[in-house]
Amino acid sequence: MTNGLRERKKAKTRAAIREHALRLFEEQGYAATTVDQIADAAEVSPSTFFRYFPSKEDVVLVDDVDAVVVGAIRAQPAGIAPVTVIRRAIREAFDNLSPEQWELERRRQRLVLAVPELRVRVLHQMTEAIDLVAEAIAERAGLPADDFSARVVAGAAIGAMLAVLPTAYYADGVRPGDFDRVEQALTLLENGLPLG
Amino acid sequence: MTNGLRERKKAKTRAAIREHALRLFEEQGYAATTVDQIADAAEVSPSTFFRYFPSKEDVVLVDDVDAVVVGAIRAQPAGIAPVTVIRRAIREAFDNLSPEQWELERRRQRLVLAVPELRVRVLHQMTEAIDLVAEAIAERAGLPADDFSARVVAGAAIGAMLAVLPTAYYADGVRPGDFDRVEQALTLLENGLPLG
DNA sequence: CTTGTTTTTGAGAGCTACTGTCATTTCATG
DNA sequence: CATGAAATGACAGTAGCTCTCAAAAACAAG
Repeated sequence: MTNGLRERKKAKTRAAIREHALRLFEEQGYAATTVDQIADAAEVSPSTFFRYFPSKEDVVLVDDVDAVVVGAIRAQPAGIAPVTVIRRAIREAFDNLSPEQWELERRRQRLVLAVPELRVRVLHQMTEAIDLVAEAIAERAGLPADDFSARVVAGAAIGAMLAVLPTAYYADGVRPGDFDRVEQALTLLENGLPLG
Repeated sequence: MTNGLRERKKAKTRAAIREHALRLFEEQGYAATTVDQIADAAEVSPSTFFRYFPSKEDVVLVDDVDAVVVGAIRAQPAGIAPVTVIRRAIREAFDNLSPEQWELERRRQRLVLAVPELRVRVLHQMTEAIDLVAEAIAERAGLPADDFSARVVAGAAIGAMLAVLPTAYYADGVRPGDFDRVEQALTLLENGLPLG
């Protein structure tokens, strides 16, 4: 059976490790927290930690939004400019997050932006996102999955978001997860880049 | 004095470490090569290795092009669309590389694209590049250094390049360092993204 | 050249992320 | 309850990286 005691226990252990890890990272900082400490707090052995997460970094890098965004892209009506598709899809994806998911997202984002090692990994996720988004865009337009211009559009959109992300988070009143500036950036792209 | 025996010897040691490291990486693979092996080959102690390069990764990640590109951006004549400025600046920067620099670049690129850890670090360099390019663009246009639209333009341009880079390198006859596709991508951005 | 100062180096100890093995425990099923 | 499968923990080992301290090399000045 898929839902025996085993599965539930595994999910619980996984959640416990992640929760204690996040807490310790927030309390002591990322680098200052060792895997042994996390394992202790979660009451598992260090070996078990690595059985659940391939690396210390991966505890923070979950990423369940990408798939949602891609789904939303595919669900957009036909006949809309690709950048608009991306903007709407992102908006929808984030509007559909539950409050708990929001909270988790905020904690993750804060850590990820603060810790260089994590930032670097997130960037990698972004390039994977480029691939996914490019394919979705191309498919919508009836083009081959590796279409050149689709890649350019996806890359430009994600690059633009990436460029304004830090300002979105660091800005005074803006709470993480407030994607106004991201939308502004994409709107700018939609309307054509400024000329000079 | 800036040019005593000391300086020259340091430069030589640095070059030796880098050269042996690249060679070993190419021969045995990146992960399979230990810092101790590199140190042995370069005839220095492991401690000395880390005195010259903060990490094993940094031996490959030199990056002297960014500054050149930014300089070229600043040197572009006035009254040109920002994306065009970026495209021309990149073209000029790479046209001015010496054959030896080209050779080194090609070896680096090959490694960097093949090894995930290195890829990830290169992406980080790209975000730093976004900052630099955004500032240069803003300054050219007489805008504040942290201007929002300048960031969007820089992000979109670099994102677009990033998206087509792998295809540029993996494509059949294309030798690394042949930046035709990068130029194509930027041209696409210049002319406005496809709409339907 | 000699002496004194600064810089560079090497040796070694130590921490931590991560991997692999193997015996033990925990759950599922007939 | 017995048997098979999965999860766990204890342990040992590798490698990247940091730190300290003393020896060696390069420089400046008399």
